[in-house]
Amino acid sequence: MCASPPECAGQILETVPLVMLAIRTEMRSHRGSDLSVPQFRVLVYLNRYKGASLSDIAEHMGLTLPSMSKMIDGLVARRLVTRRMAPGDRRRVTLAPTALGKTAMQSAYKATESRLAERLAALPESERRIIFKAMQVLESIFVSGREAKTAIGK
Amino acid sequence: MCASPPECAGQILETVPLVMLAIRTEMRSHRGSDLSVPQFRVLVYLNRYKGASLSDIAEHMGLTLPSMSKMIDGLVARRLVTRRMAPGDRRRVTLAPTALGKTAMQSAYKATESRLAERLAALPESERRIIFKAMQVLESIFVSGREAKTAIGK
DNA sequence: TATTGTTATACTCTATAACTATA
DNA sequence: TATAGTTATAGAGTATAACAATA
Repeated sequence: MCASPPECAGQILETVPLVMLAIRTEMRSHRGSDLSVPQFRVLVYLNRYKGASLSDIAEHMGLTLPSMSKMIDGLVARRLVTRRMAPGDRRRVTLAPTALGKTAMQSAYKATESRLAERLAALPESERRIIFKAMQVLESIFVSGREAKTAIGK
Repeated sequence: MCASPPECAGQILETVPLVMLAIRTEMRSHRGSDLSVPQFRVLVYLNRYKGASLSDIAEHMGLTLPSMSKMIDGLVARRLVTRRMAPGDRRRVTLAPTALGKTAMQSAYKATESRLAERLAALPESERRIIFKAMQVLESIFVSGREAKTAIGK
């Protein structure tokens, strides 16, 4: 009953795609604000970090600039995000969620959270605490980009 | 410091996509057996459940039959999977990994596992145990399809 | 008629390469 | 010359709708 790094990695490799599938399914099946997980994550980020540039969000998401640019195209076309020239540096772009984007994000968040919560409610509190703690630890070692810098700055 | 179902769900929603990104990046950057995460999961499943049909694997992956059919097309084209008519029911299809498919899967698994293990090695054993346990619990509540039936059969 | 799978079509996600505009 | 972003192109992942073959 040990948990060596490789054993732990193997268990993560088995479980995380399963949970990810559930998240994707819930998020996409939510009629009214049908967002993909990447779209949702972009909106959350832009809501948290005002005035983010394309490079900022691309780094956060772990995507290339062209991929990110195209994703933003879609969000702009759906009126969920605005894209403006940055004051002071005309190469840069300033991204922000619209009011519609914020409500879509919140709606998707609540719906997905509550679906996941239903499953978690079947567990004893002790096991939920283990999951909660595990997620915090995982976040700390898998985080990248702006959050990491922000955390250092705290 | 409680962990209500919604709080726990929120933390999962924040962390799991991050870990998934790391897994995808490691898996895809592994030259020699460049597999996507879905492709990898299909190979693992077919290796575990001999003689699986398209419906079996589609249910396991949480995908529609057309999506699965197309994914298998790609794996067959790359000589990683064989697709034969099932004996006894000519509508069904019997899928199996080729020798090449098995080595690609094992190679991708080892490479990804060891990259994740590197990150996990930075943690104290106690935290790895929490992660390990959390993954087991999550797997139990997010599992679906054939594994669930198998587990019941145990 | 119900089940298993494929084909047609379309949209999102993602990448690399080549390009434009600004600094 | 270096940086920020876009356009062009391509392939994988996913879905729905329509279809074919078998049971």
